[in-house]
Amino acid sequence: MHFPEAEAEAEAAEPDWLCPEPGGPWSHEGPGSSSSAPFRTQSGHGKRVPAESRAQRVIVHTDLDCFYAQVEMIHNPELRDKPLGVQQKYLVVTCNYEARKLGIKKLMSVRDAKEKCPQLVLVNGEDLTQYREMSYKVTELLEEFSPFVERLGFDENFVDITELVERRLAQLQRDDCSKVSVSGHVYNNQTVNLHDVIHIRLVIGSQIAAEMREALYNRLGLTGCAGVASNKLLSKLVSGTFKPNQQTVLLPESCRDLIGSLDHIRKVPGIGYKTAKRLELLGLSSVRDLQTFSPVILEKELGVSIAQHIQKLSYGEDDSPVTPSGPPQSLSDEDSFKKCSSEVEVKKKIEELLANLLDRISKDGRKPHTVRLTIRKFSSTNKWFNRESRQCPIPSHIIQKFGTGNHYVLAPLVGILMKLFKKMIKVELPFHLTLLSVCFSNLKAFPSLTKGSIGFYLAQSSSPASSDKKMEAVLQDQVNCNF
DNA sequence: TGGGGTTAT
DNA sequence: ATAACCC
Repeated sequence: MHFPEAEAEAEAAEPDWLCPEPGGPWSHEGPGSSSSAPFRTQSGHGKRVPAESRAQRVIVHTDLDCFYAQVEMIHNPELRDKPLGVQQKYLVVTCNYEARKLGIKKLMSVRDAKEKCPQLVLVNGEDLTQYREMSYKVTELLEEFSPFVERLGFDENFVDITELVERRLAQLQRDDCSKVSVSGHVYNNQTVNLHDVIHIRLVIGSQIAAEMREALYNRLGLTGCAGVASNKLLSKLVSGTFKPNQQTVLLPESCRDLIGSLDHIRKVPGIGYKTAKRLELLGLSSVRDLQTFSPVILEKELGVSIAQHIQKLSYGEDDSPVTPSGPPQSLSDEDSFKKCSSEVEVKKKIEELLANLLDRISKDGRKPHTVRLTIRKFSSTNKWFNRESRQCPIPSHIIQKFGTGNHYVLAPLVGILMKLFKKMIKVELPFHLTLLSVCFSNLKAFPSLTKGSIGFYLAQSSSPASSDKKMEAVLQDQVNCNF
């Protein structure tokens, strides 16, 4: 069977022939979703690009080496040559390569790690502030290469460099393609054909990836891997093939081998724990199993949308655009613990979480319009699934006080959160929590009052201090919250 | 099994 | 609000 990548996509009657643009399947920008992220609302409509340049995208996936450990080592160079683990509660969530040589794995318990390696140095990584800051520096650096940068967690990014590649290709002119050479590994050691335009594009992509890694090292002191391929799925898979601090490019002829090298469907990004289990019940375990399984039965079992999606993934097909992440959609702060079982304890924890969040949101510059409280109840079985949450709009009179100093908003928000808490927990009955989390979402830029801006007219229509209108808004918020 | 994030339903 | 996914 013929492997359906470039040609099949070129004929697809999908709206993918709009440039990678907000509004794709991963961005989910509802009309009322009101994200104020400049990236997402910037340009109104996708511009049409010629079918040829759209058919073959060039995507880079970057993946920093043991990110938290690297950040810690930058902060304290003494740790460089020692085995280092980053600890959250009783887990070693990541570790440097010195530690890996000695058998330490990610997400190993502190007990096992110490047992395996008594000299292991541990630093506490429960406060993510420094990691988050470095993470955004990385994303911003990559945005200098292309505006299409999508974050995946704190340490990975996808970059769509199709247009950059096209520009360099045009500069190169048709005469001398023989001067270009690949940077880093070629997956499968496949031979590059310099007369193949698709190869040339990916080779230029590999050079850009090398420049990205150079810049990350020179300017931020960070090392990491990169993968270059024609879509996000493949770039991510190929970036992991040579592991610390190396890069790999995938040429289309080796696509089957790459996807076939996965030893289980669970290794396909996008097939998670749950669907892997359901697929196993259908007798599917290898990627090949999924490729050849009846689409009709799969659709009945998982629903049309998931079935079609994961079956495409099994062929290495992924037409999802690189959606610029922009600023975060939500800010949250959480803490887990052995036991929290009284209302006063809960209130204290909430105050702590909130104080941190308020600091963060004031630096962010935007204002949250909704707040959520999440809890995890103790349960011996099913430890990581039993989370519940309640959310409500933040009353507008509180939103307005957001720039003005945290203590004006802290007390009323604690009040709101305690009410949300009481919706989930009968405080007169015994309870046992193991996690609390507070999340701000629905983040909106506060209107700037430059004449002619949206914010100016927004302010014009709402500021004639009609306190009636404000009261209406407040009352509506409270109705929404079921106070 | 942490402390975050995202999108789909 | 939950459920799935990602790190």
